[in-house]
Amino acid sequence: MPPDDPNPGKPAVVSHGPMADELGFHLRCAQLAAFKHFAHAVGAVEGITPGLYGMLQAIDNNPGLSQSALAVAMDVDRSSIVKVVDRLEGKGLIVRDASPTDRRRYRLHMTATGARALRRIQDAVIRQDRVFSARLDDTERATLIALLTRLYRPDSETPTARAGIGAES
Amino acid sequence: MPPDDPNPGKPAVVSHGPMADELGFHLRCAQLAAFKHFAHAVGAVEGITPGLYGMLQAIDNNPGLSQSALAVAMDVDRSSIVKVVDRLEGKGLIVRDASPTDRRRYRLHMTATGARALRRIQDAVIRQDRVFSARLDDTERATLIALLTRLYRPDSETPTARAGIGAES
DNA sequence: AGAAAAAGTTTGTTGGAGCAACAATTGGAA
DNA sequence: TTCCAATTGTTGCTCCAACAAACTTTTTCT
Repeated sequence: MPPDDPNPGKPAVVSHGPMADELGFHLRCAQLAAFKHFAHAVGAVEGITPGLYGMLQAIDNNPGLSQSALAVAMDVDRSSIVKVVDRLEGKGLIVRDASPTDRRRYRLHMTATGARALRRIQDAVIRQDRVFSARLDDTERATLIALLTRLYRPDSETPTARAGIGAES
Repeated sequence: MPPDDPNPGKPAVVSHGPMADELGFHLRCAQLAAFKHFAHAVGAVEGITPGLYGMLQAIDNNPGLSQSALAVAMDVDRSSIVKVVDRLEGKGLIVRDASPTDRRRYRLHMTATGARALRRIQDAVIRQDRVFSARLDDTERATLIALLTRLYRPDSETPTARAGIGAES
């Protein structure tokens, strides 16, 4: 116990003051908790991160995607994609398929084992997601998703479809 | 335009498939957007990150905090705190005050300029936070904060007070 | 044909976050 | 008291993610 603690009975913990009214603060805390939960429940088993999982989903739902398009979709630099694709390809989850019409381009595809792994991981993620949000009933959960979506997606056309990255190319 | 694109008219963008129903995904997207918004609106001006801002608030709201307590509160390693405190002290925002009763410990305090800077930054953050959540009315905003809070804080005693880090020391 | 742009890659840098080890100091147990 | 364990701050190291710049090859535009 700290000798300088003026109130030994109180929690002696950081009060976050005016940040309690800032949405960004709670967003940060919740996302941090979600990340930890993910890492513990899925990452420890499958050796994957939310980012990698998102990339796998992007490739699976958009076969033949180019690395640049994936970079735009994931909102990271092209050069950052290389290592990721290397890793996923090294694990045998995806393949770099040479485009027959554009010899610069690779078409990213899932392998059979990759598709199987993704299905397995996805089940784990969905299960983990439900555990993480267990304190919310279905209505609250849907409300939360809707509100979050309106935060980061200016146009809320289809509630459950594409995301807010435009790579019409 | 990619020669392999089967539908040149459509957005040709990543559909995120089943992730649309995962709360963690939307949490991640929203937090990423909030971080970027923060960096653009506040970080570019004050040269600060949400994490640094949180530390400043923690020190300001808990004067005399030790570095270890700050580390626990911020949920990072003690060694990571050193560089941060170095930076904040180098900027003249805080000071390492030697504890008179425990010669190992430093008591972190805001300087006058630090307190002034924090007030200025806080105003910018609050303004930025309102802009970021402009698509939500007050009720929706409060609902969102309440739902987020229940995600990462198991015990929801006071709705607007301390946060979920326990450092009873 | 020649310039401009795009796709993928390499290299280097930055920054954050963690772990292990350390000196100084404090607290408790024998 | 003496000695051992725990705590505090610190340094050094590693790892990893992300960006920027430069470069090669290829395609597209003029």
